[in-house]
Amino acid sequence: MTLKAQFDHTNCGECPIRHRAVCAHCERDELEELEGIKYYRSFEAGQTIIWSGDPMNFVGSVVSGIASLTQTMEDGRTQMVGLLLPSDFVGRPGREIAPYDVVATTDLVMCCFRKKPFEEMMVTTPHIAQRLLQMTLDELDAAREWMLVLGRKTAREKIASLLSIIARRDASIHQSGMAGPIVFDLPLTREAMADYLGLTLETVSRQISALKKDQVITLEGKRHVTIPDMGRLMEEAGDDTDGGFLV
Amino acid sequence: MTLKAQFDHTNCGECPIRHRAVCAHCERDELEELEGIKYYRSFEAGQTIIWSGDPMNFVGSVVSGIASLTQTMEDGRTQMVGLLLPSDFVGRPGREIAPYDVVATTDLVMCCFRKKPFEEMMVTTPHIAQRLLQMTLDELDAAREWMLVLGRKTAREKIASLLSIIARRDASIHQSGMAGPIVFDLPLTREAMADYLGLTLETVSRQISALKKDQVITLEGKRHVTIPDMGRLMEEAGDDTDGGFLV
DNA sequence: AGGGTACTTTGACCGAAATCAAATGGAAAC
DNA sequence: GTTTCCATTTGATTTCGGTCAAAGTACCCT
Repeated sequence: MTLKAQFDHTNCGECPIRHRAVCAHCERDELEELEGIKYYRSFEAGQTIIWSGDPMNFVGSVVSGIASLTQTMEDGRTQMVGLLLPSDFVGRPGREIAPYDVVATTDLVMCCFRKKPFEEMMVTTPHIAQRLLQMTLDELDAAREWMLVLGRKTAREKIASLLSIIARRDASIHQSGMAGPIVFDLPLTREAMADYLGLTLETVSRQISALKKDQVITLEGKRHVTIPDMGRLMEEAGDDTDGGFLV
Repeated sequence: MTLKAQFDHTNCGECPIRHRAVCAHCERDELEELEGIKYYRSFEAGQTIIWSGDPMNFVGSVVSGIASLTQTMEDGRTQMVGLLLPSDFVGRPGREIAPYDVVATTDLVMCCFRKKPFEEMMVTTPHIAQRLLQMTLDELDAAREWMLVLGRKTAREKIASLLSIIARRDASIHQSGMAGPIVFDLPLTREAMADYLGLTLETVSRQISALKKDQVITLEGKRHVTIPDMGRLMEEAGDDTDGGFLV
């Protein structure tokens, strides 16, 4: 996941690269240059943006909506390996071929740069590489945190971990602290949750029902979730209650 | 894992950062500067180099031996989240606290830089950041590949995947192609393999016995492995035979 | 050589999650 | 309004890997 790589977009537009270029160290020309080569693309829910093995000729970041990175085995088993939220970066400079599918989980808008000029920019503008390094290190931490979830947690803990990540992301946007109940809409189907957690969709459904029965969460409809006690949820996830979990 | 981030060390010493600084783009002063602040540390097998939560005041790379990155839950469940081989980088600029344990799996020598001067170098020497970005992106790919292993593969496939990674690393060092049998010593105990694969050590042992019985591998002693047919092993791992697997 | 220790193998049994199957619910389409 | 389609829930059964327990093996150390 990439959730730590988030920015305040309120005053600098929607692109994390540009944001940092404006606000931190860079001169105006660099901004202009990036401005000149950026463009927007929209995708519908379910649409595959990039197929594994295809050439990748752009990089970019999510403006709105959710995308997922997915790996698929020949026999159809699939594992989601990343969840891309607004401001998260997609693509990698110096790599021609996409190593996994990128799929729009919801309707999606991306801000893109053609790869070639972006790579040239990276050489001439050190801060872009440094910024990208920070973001990539955050993603690496998140991926490793998720390896613990996949490798060692029970189905119930996995569900609680996922809910806690989504809740936290929402909490950081909507509320200041994490006291009081947290309310959000699940942006994923049961199947997508299963693909993320390395479970079947039936197990996901059963564990959500169990958490509901045990009053760890409340559901209105299938997607609208209330977390009355975030600390309780994190206990269920097997995490330290004190916020050690990297989102 | 970090196996893709490997270098040819034959003519430039043992440190990947320095290697690139010398051979690719940089001036002599930069090399001198890095030379001046580097130092070596040795560790015995089993020794914990860095504890999760501790302050990290250095970065470095593995010179010889194997280290592992490990996460542990309060109840003792542990998951290895990375395997560090010679030339792999440890630590992250811009991060004070270690997010996981770093443990010497075998006797180990590391080449270290104090973090502060290294970070200063990163600002003044763009190529270091760019090099580090490439390495980190490779590690991220490897971590995501491993998420598929942890989330969706069977115990047998997991073992085959691990053997195939180790075999391939060794093959790349000892032989040019991957035709003919591959021979190597397992650098991990059954328990360490289990921690890497999200299994118990008993299951690891049983699956190794099964692969032996089915003649996918041959064992002499507990650790010395022969792979008569690498393609067969990769089929068992559930990977494309054509080398799609990121090491 | 003997004895200790740590690593590994093997067996018996159990349980959590997968699989197979059917029912329910909810929203869009007719 | 009701039909259709999908997402979801729930149930019955199976299976893979975990757990508990007991040997077996190799290496080290006097």
